[in-house]
Amino acid sequence: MTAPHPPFAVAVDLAVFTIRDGALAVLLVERGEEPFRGSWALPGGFVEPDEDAEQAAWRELREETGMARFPGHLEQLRTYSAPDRDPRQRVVSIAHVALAPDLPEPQAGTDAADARWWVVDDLLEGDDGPTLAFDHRQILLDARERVRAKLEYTTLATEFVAEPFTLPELRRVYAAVWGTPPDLGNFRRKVLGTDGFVVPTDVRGEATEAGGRRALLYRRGTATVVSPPMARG
Amino acid sequence: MTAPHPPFAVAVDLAVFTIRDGALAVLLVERGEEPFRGSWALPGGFVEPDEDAEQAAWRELREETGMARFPGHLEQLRTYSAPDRDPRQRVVSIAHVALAPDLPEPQAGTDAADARWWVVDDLLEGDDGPTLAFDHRQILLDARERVRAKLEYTTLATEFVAEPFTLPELRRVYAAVWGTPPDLGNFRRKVLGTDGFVVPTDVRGEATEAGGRRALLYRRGTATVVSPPMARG
DNA sequence: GTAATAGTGTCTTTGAGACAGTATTCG
DNA sequence: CGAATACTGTCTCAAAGACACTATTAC
Repeated sequence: MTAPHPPFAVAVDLAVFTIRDGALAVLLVERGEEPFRGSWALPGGFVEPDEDAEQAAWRELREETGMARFPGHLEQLRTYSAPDRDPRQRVVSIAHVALAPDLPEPQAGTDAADARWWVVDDLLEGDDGPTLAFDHRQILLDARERVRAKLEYTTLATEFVAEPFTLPELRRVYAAVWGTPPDLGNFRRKVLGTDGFVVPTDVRGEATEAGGRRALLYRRGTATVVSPPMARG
Repeated sequence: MTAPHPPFAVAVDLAVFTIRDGALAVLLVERGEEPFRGSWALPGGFVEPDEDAEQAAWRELREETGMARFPGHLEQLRTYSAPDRDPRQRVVSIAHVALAPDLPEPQAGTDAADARWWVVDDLLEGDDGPTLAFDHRQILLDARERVRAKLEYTTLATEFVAEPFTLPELRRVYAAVWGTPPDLGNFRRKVLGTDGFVVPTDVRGEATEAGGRRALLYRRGTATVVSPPMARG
């Protein structure tokens, strides 16, 4: 505690998830500067002197998504601190996870050459996706696992849909995140049987082009935990 | 990313838990320096230039417990970054949780006036305990909740006992952490029914002074998750 | 009508909750 | 032997898994 301590830079990085076309997608920016110029990376930036990490993350989130009021959920993931994770200097990054309903196409920020949504499985499973900058592949892996796990025992899935929403929409969130849809009947039993998970309206949704029964619309309830958890396929 | 970024100090803090006399206990040090001289605090220190946070935490752990080979478990908890959490300068702390079987009385380190184990509930529930330095009360609250939660769905309880151990010993871990013992029969059914939670030896433990049947000894298994989770009372 | 989607009901199985009963070891 | 502790068995109930069935809408 007494020794001189070397200067560190402290950054936040963000894994911002949404559901697009039935798949879990994440926001990446193409770096316009060295190092890793031209590579894709998680959005992020340095923490300012008068803000904490969460404030910095919210600020970056608004800047990167171009939304004055980001409509979703944000939480800290973990901190990455390998000495060589940034070739310029010592940077520790406090990574965060954010969830949002389908957002408009992002605008490239000041430091970014481009910004777009990527299907997470394309980045992490196949060899199709680009190599991510820094240790962002690892952060993304950890972030995806956090989201998968939290869908089991929290009501966080509702943060992926805009209100009001239907139960089939909500079920498609689980299908996208887990890779396989939960059983229809059991899913409804669990969601409707968990007090405060969703609250029904008396309105039905729009008809789809293919026809079929119109689903009832719901809003988010006040519950945050699901106990016992919903089982992952 | 381009702007100059102010210097931060990066520290690690540790909530080191053990079970002593049937209660969850945590290691605190009495600060020998300003700020908070004379207050009790979680052990910790600054991250060195060539190590990551986990290495720094292991190093501090060995220094603070005086053990060359710390026998327990260590994991990152979360990072605390309020701008005013340290009155001297901007310090972000990457907090960690460590679990260990009953350890010898600690030695006060170089920066500490004293070091000892405290019963966690005395610190957090009553008004008896001392006020902790910095935001360490909040860190301790978060750390306890992490441990409580992880006993439900992992085999982490075995890190609180030295091998070989008996099932009644292991059950007392749950009793201490949760405040109430799980039902005897159901606890055994769950532990023995979870493949790889514990592996039996063919040896029985010592007799207690009061007499009674001698319990079979077990070792840790390779399993890490308990599914479905063990329910908290 | 058919196709498509939303929603309900029910049988089976798993496993937790509660708690009574048996076994072993001490004095 | 009685007290204390370790261990086993069993009945009940809650809830997940699987899957068949009914309802509503577009064409």
